[in-house]
Amino acid sequence: MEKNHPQDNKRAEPTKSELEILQVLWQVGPSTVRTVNEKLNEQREVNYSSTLKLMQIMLDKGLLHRDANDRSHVYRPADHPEKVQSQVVRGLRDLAFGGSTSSLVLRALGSGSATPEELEEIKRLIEEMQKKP
Amino acid sequence: MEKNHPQDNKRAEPTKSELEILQVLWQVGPSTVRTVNEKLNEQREVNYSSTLKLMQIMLDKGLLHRDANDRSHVYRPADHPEKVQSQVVRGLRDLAFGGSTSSLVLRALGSGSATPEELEEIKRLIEEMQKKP
DNA sequence: TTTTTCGTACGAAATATTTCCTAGATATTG
DNA sequence: CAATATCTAGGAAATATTTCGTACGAAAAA
Repeated sequence: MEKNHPQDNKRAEPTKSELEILQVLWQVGPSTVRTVNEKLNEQREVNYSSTLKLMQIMLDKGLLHRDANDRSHVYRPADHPEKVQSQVVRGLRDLAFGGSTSSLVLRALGSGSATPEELEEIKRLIEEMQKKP
Repeated sequence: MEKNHPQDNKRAEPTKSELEILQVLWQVGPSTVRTVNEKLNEQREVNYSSTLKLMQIMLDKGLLHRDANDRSHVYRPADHPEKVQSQVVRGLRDLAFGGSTSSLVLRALGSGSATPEELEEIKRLIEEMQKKP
């Protein structure tokens, strides 16, 4: 079997922990391990070296890039949220919804928690898509 | 830490392989291990005893129920797709979309592959939800 | 300068998940 | 009946993922 190389364009899906870290970086922008770890610790207890290790692995997989700062390293996501989120949502669609986008969406909306504004926004997008097919 | 007991009401999220099996059972209805395994093998190669083991584990976790047939066992999902799908979609929402249902939905729709009919159906649901909040 | 602090690297343990081998029971076929 | 096929059960190997301990270097503080 072929191993993925760091610069491979087709990247494997991020694991759960990796997605956690990506979310932090998307939200707060390029950060050091320390910053990311502190954010994670607002949610649950994680050891600094666990976060470090994970981010090194992600660097190796090509999920993150990094720049040398003064003493430490600054990491940033290799891809935009759009790309990764599309990837994982497709994964879930195929895995749990028989490939049907609409049943996934219906289920997501059915799970409540979408505000009126969000519903309006989604409706607008749908109408957009219906205009130009 | 507490271990989950078979009859626990709060079940852990199914793993990827477990979701594959649930999908088969939802689609074709209660089935034997053999039937499920044959379905899986339409997609990828899986050994019979791997499928058996997995379904036994799922039984133990309470994800499946089973009835003794003639010689073999007939397995069925413990929960309806609605429940499990809602659970996993919430999981992904929190894990990769910062808890935002709308960005998940927008991303799902943006990934194309929703037919005009599906779009119409989704729009109808949204209008339903908007009528009675 | 000595000590403390903060950072990286990396091995390896701990855990979770997936896969398959083998034994034994029971039915089915020749 | 003997050989073959079909099941279940369970152990255990293989893999994937997550977590952490420890070494070591460089900057900052005492």
